[in-house]
Amino acid sequence: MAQRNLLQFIILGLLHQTPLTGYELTKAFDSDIGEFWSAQHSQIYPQLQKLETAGSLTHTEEVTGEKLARKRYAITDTGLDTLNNWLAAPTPASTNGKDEFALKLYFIPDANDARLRPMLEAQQVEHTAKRTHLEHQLATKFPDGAPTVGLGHYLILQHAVSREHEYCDWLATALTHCR
Amino acid sequence: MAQRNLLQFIILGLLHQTPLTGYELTKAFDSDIGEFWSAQHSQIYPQLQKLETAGSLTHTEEVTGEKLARKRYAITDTGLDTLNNWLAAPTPASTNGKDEFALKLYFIPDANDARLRPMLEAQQVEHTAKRTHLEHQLATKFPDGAPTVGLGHYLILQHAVSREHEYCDWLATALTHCR
DNA sequence: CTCTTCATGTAATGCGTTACATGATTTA
DNA sequence: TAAATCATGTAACGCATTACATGAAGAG
Repeated sequence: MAQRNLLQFIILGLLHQTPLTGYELTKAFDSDIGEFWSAQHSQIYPQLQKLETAGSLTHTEEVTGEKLARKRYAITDTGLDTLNNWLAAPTPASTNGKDEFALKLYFIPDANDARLRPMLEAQQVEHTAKRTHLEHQLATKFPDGAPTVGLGHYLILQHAVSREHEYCDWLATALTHCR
Repeated sequence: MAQRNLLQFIILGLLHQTPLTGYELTKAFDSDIGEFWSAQHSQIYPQLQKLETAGSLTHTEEVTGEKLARKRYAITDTGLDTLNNWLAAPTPASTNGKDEFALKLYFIPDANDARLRPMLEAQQVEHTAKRTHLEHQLATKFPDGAPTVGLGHYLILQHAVSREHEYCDWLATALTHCR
């Protein structure tokens, strides 16, 4: 299978909600969807140009103050087709799940190795912090539980929470196996 | 932070257990650690050469039959140092967690969208199958529960199982929110 | 007036996948 | 004798990160 270039679909998906500038798109990867994808501006700006060349986007110039111009991109009908085709296509099982810490554990074969416990405890601190942070986000963004519009946002956050929950539980189990 | 090249450490870790050929290393990524990392032979063979040039590995030639020669690689003291330094270093929080399906859900904002249910059900089939497969692996490879030697192998499998468990639960929750 | 944020690009480099390429050995 | 597996490499290409580069606008 060829490389997928999923970034283009994410950009189209975000622009389908509302037109955005490259700068705003970049920020989007630091908030909501940052839990399940990341991208830098150096990747986003060229991709925007490619999508516009392909006819999936158009942009309008906005001037702030005296000189500063920014480009606000909007999705076209062609772009919407591309987006919908991706959404309708079967999702291949992710080949990913790369986890550096899990690997490290694998390479310390002896349960009595003195390095194990401090490693696990350090991870526990990090993942517990991340988990509480995500739980707080979920509670403040969705105080009334699952919404009808914006369900995906809710589900993605809930998924992130329970992913961290699982990781913490796993670390706790692992700790019971080493001295 | 520079690129990490984790593959080198995985190779060193595997060779620390026992000397292996490039072919055998490649297969290792399809079994145990395949749950948390993947690599093709086109990446492994060059990396073996680099590691040998760096003095982390040595190889001996073995001849099978008449002509077929294979290279069996073993870790050196230098290589062992590299491995231990990696194991001792703090593990940076994974920036990953790329999940195409979670993204798709995010981009279907309406909980009543007719596409939601079949998408979720398709994923449920896949992840349930994967989960039962992993549970079976865990049960057959470790019928007596957690071992003292080879704990990492046990933990990595258990982690994979509970990861799939979480994913299935999440999908089930998501299904309760759409008609 | 300085620092932070807004705003947009390009260049260099590395990681990872797919495809290309070859040949030996074993098994059915 | 044909197919599957063993066995080792290189080449092309795309994705992603880091660094380089520039400048305007707002806040303190």
